[in-house]
Amino acid sequence: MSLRIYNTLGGRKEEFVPLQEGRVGMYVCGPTVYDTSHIGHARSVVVFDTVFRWLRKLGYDVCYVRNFTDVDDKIIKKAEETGEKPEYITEKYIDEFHKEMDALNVLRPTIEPRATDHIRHIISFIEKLVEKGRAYHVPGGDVYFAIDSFENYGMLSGRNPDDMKAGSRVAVDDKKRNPLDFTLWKPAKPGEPAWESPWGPGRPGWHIECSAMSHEYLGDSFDIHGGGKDLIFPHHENEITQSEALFDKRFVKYWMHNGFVDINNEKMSKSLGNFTMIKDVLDLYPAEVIRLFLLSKHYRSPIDFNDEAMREAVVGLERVYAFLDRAAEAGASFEKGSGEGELWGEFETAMNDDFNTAKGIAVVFDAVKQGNRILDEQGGKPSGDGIETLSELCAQIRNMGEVLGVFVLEPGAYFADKTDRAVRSKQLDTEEIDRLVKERTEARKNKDFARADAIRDQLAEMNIVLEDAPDGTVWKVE
RNA sequence: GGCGGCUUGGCCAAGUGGUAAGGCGACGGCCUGCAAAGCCGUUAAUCUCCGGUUCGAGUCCGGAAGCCGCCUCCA
Repeated sequence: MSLRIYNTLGGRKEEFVPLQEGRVGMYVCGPTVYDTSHIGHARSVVVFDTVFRWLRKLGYDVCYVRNFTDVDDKIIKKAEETGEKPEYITEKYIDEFHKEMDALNVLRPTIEPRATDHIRHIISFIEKLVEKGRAYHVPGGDVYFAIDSFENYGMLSGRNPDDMKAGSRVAVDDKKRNPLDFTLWKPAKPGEPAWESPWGPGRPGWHIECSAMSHEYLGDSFDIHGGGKDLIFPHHENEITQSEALFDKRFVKYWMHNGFVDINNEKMSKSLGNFTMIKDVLDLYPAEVIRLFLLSKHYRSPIDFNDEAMREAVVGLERVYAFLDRAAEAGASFEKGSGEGELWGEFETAMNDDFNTAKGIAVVFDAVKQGNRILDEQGGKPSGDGIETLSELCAQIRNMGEVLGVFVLEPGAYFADKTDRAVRSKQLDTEEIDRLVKERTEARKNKDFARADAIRDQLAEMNIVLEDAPDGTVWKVE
């Protein structure tokens, strides 16, 4: 079964046929680097990382471009507020973004271009638009794109320019021929970052960088363009307009847009003060929990970030690791399996249906259940056939995990990391805990259960939970 | 005002026209000195409502209600 993708342009699922056989060009809008990234950025990045991983799994040679917008009014404003240079600010947040995305097990794109490294290309793009009569320079002011020169303006967002004027939420600007004309080049005020151009010193508008950079790396036409739903209008609409106006060719074949992350059923907004930053979430939860959460719902739907949903992600991830651990104890190994059994087939079907990760995750749980059943039936000591089946299940889980970017740790390492994290955040005295556990073990040996239970209660007050395994007692932090 | 989306068991969440995946929870069991953890099993859905098309609709069409998003920077 072949891959089908929901295309925002047209509003339905379509079979994926790349422009060039075996190769995929994909461009995703990256962050404007003026502030710390929030969980919504993480969703977009993780979703398209998963798309990237799946396309590669299907055997495509993928050129994945994700930009950094490093010239922008918000950056300039931040520079004025902090007294720091814009370049310092952008470097700082690019660095932070990389650290957080690496932590989330996100693969680096093939190319990560920055707008400021492509000013020459942007200027030449604008010059050609002016030459073609698609853009105009207002003396002493901006260069605007003339949307009336482009017949299909509104094709992506389904908007009619006339209706929008009636809506009157568009800024009035006498210099514009049409209120919806958008800025390609903006003159710099003294002290602002500026580059020389035919229209005087200035900087590019927001939309043009993506048209110019995608053209530089992916050509006149490419396969997939992605971003958050909010970018459909005006950003992506304007990108299409500029690029198609210049090249007279279809700009992008498949447009993909991810839904938003809500916080406790409310939109993230400055006024509500509920911006949830990736670094804060990473302090609270392991990276794989965050990924599993972000992929637990279809990428186009809104997803709600809340304690209960995160708790479920924790429980789910640990269920998988607990099984992998149990299977390994019994002698199974994912290296002995092909990873391509029946369940993998179901997973493929799910992923091929517009990257249905929610369904894909359900397949993982099916594999876990099947494996646990074998272990139970065979008393934890499976036969040769049993081990073979278990190894095959583990290999398939591993395979699915490689696509989702989860279950890639050694189970022991996962649980050890969890304990470390808790010990650090609660500043526990591990020596004291170990001493009490040892004392309790002695008491149990002597059948002094009253004493043993007293110690357990004492530890419970410190949020330490004991688990008596056949080969000794382990403690965990609640 | 314009455009778009959503409404599936207590909760979260898949669902290609043929009579509803998965997870959480709850309950029961295995294990345990008792627990915890883990595992297994059981559980539960007039698929928001009203019409229509169809042999057959959660799935298609029309309408209603509620919720949400975009149209201004925004993943």
